[in-house]
Amino acid sequence: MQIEIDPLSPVPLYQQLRDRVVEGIAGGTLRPGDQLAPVRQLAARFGINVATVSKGYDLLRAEGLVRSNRSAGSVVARGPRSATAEEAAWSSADRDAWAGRLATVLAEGVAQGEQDETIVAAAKEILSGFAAQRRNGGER
Amino acid sequence: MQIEIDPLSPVPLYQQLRDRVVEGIAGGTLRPGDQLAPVRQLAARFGINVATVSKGYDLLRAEGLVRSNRSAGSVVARGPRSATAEEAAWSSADRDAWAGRLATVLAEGVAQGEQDETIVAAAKEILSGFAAQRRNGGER
Amino acid sequence: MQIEIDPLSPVPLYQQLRDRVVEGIAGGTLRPGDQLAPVRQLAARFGINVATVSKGYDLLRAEGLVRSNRSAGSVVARGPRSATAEEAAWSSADRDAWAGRLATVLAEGVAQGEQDETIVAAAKEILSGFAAQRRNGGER
Amino acid sequence: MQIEIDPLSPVPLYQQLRDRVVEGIAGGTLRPGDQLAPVRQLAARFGINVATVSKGYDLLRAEGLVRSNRSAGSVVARGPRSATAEEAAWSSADRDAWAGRLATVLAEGVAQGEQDETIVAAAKEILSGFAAQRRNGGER
DNA sequence: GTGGTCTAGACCACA
DNA sequence: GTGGTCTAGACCACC
Repeated sequence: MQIEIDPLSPVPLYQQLRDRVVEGIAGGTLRPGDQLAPVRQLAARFGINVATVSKGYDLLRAEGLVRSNRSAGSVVARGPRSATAEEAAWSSADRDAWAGRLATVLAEGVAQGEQDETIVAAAKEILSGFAAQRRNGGER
Repeated sequence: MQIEIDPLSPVPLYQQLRDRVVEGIAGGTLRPGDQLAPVRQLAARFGINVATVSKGYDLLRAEGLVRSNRSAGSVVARGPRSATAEEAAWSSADRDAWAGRLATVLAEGVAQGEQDETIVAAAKEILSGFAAQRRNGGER
Repeated sequence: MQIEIDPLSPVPLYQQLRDRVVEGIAGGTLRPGDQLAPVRQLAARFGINVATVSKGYDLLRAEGLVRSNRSAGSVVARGPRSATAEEAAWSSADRDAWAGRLATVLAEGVAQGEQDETIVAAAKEILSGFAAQRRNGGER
Repeated sequence: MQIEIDPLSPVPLYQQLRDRVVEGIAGGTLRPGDQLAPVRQLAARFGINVATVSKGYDLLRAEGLVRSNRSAGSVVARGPRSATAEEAAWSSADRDAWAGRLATVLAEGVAQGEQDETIVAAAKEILSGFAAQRRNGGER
């Protein structure tokens, strides 16, 4: 998968990395079982420090999206459909926090004068973009 | 309007302040032309520094949501429907950046296993919450 | 509070720090609202790196036991009795993981020939030790 | 006995193996005198390296739970009740270390808001689970 | 070769 | 002055 990070962004590098991986999982570029690039390799590619990449992976691990194995590298642990009833993917607190973040982003659109329908349409478009990617085997 | 900020949140105070004002505008608690509380008063109410409040207002000004006059203090410049006529609300770059933030939040939900329909429903619920507030005259 | 860490232990330093703080919270030495020592100060006291202390605080933050504030330091967020029904302190997955760790430790005692009653007694003693500390105002 | 190990767990494989054997002894699946599976066989079954299995057995030997004879392979040396008569089961240092680990786990429960009674109940339930297994001849 | 841990710095953001 | 971010290294544990 081809991901980019922006060293000039105010968003921390490890956070950007985490965001890109999350998007990759949502879009099916990264599927459960897929290997993530080794921390060193990723660090070299982006010209950033290993520890920074590692911290990004830490986040993903904490979210349950990735699992790491000292010898076999890191693999994607979860995907768009792997959440079942038995293994509650999200704690309710985490889901609430997510809903709060969503509300803040949506409020921004509303405040800027976007119509509700336009916003919903934008969200649907993004989601169907992810879905289309998944159907195409994760190709961009 | 009654807003709350959490000094222990990882989100910077000025950012929280900005977020709450944005939500106030989206929900109609704050309408175009309304005065924002003077920085000193707000700083006193929250027990935080004037500079922090000021920085939050700066953000809102940069986003075009608030306008400051020497004499009249800060007033809300834009509202849920004012974009259509008054002025070009967003630069396309700003809109794109917003869409990117939205995509990141949505991707998180997808990656955690939420169904697309569930996510759209959550978004609609949030938006209709704002709309209901506006109809009620911004009362919570 | 007086805590010690052992640089020769196989347990990572940041993990030891986290364990000691958890025990401090259980024993009431650290109560909700109490300030934790600044990372730099703790690092200097133990002769370890700031990043290491920081990682320990990261863990505690992830567990919801501590909250940090850039300017005002880190404070204890939760205590032996602050878990109420509304704010589900633990996700069920976290609780299950904890029960698993408990089972492993108990199995060890059983395998080494300790009687069940002896083990339960040991556990009760530890717990009442914590409770006694809390009653004594967290004094050791 | 049927044991499972998870290659993606943060817990080292040899440690998992050791934990499972300890639990097997506690639950009576493995009784004093029983043979442990040969390292090669176990390694093949799990698809892991012989050295890894060997390291797990080393731990058990160091804890006095397993004894290795040149000819007879590794046999379980101790069981839930063999401590009383046969030999001094634990050095007091080992027992203290174990109590420390137990205290850390219990502290975590307390800090997360579990009631002492709930914790004791959980421990009793785990212990009686082991006892029940032993009565059933170690069958799961 | 993989990730995990740790050091000794530095600079920045926040309040 | 607080924590957050990041670097450039090093060594270790695991497999």
